[in-house]
Amino acid sequence: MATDPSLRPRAEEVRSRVAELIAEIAGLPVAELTDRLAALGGAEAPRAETPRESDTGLPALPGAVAGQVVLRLAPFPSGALHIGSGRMLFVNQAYRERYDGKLLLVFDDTIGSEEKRVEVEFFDLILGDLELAGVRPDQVLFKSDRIAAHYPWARRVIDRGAAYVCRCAQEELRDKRQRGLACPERSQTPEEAAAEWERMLGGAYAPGEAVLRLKTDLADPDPAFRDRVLFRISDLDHPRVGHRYRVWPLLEFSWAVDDVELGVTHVLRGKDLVVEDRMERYVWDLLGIQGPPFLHWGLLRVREAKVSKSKSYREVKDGVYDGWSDPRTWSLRSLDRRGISMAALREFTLSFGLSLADIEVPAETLYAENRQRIDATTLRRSFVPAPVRVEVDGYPFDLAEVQLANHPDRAELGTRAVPAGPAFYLAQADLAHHAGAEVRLKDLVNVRLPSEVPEAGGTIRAAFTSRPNQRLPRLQWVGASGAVGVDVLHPDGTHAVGLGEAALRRAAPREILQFERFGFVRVEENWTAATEPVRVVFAHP
RNA sequence: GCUCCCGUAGUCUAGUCCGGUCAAGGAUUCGGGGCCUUCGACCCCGUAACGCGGGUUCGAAUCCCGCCGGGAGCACCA
Repeated sequence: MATDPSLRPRAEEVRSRVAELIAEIAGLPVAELTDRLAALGGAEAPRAETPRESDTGLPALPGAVAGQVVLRLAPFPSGALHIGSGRMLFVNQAYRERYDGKLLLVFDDTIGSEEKRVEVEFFDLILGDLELAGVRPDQVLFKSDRIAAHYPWARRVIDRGAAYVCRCAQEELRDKRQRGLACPERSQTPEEAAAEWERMLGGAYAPGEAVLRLKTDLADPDPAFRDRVLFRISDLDHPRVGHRYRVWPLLEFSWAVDDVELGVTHVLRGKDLVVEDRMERYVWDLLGIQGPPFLHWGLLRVREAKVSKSKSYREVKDGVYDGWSDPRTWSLRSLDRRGISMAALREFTLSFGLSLADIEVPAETLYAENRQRIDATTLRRSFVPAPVRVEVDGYPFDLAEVQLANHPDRAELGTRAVPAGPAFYLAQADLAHHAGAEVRLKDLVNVRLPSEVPEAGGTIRAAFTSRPNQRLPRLQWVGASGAVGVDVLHPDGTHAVGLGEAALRRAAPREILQFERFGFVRVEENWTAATEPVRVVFAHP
């Protein structure tokens, strides 16, 4: 009916006829269907298997030509990239790959403010984050190197009669803007404005005394858009360029300039920056420039991660957090520390597409993605939190040591020798839960537990019952011989201590392991083999 | 308050531009079952959604209007 209008008036008839046919077809055997389909010249219907590859979810970039796309990342250097701000990395990187484009890293280090200061240590920190995420920019630029290039643009706007030097006090400016009133300076001729601008550049004004403002419609429904400030004066010491400049562009104008000067073809950024689109476009329209299109995405929050950049900043500075890789920051590097791969994080992030909706996702979705990637290659080890020593009466002599598989499904990962009974450590919680019952020590033997269970650190006696595997509750154990202390750092910053099997002494720093019935962990990078406790970070169940 | 944006299962998302192939696909979670000596993996099965109300149309998740709900922004910060 979509293609043949003559059928439309007979829609009911068509509908019932289609229903009949469907009923008929549904009753036919598959072989018959295949034959008939072939007779009609139809292709064999392949089972639609949606590829798991991510980028397919992203829309095409408007007007993008492979090999000619230029994108840019513009982080403000005020802290490590976290799970939310990492989105810009992966989205830009995905498009760059898709179009074989260029990616510029442009540090947005204009002078900032007293509250929002540029700090030099963050340049390297962010560079490190990019490296970790597998994003290698084609070029690294600093806004602070490009300030002088912005001045001619100011003149172009001024010469169009579209900007003026305003000397209102900040409060006054804000108040007038709110009420849609003009400042006296707004009527400056281009010549007067240019002269004032030169005075401003020449140092005639102190910080706060004068700004360059764009002329927009003072009746604009969005008060924030009315005569926005383009340049202001600041005496703050910049960590890279010191006091070389006093007149600094504000973000929107600086991008109106640089998106054009750097040849950026598509601007991909978070939707917190949508008003900036409007400003950039306004400037471009004014100068008759066709600027790049903008694409945005909404806020991404991970439910478990209460990411406050300023809080992280404070806690890291004050030493409350263990640096920027503290799991509580949910920074990229903290996820890496936990054993969550950047590939998983990328997949996770890109799965949200470019939706403008603000979303909150449970971390479990990320964990599932990561688990899929690491499960097959991760060695299994035994760990017991809050252990109680269990002496087993009647334990078989020949089972002082057993060979256990490193992975239940993958023999190629080998086995390891594990010291076993007659003395073990078991988790206090497990024992309490099964007090008085017969249980199976996983992969080993069956024992009967006493009905009284002490606190962690205590000792009890249990009785050997039999060897064959039975349908009994399975408990994780660590042989007392060779047991090694283990310290697990959890994502909330707390530590769990317990004992692990002897093989953990030979663990490699950064190795990812699965503590059976406990979860995936990663050995700390700075843990030295053979020191105790073995220090690991919890990834996820 | 003003400006902009967004409403598809518990969660996230595809589909919306350009109405029919959508009795709505995928992921994750949850429930049931199977299997392996993990609470992990894998396999099978299942629950579950177009915010509400009108309109246009033979036909609406898709177009129009209204409402309701949610979010973000509103700096001489970025």
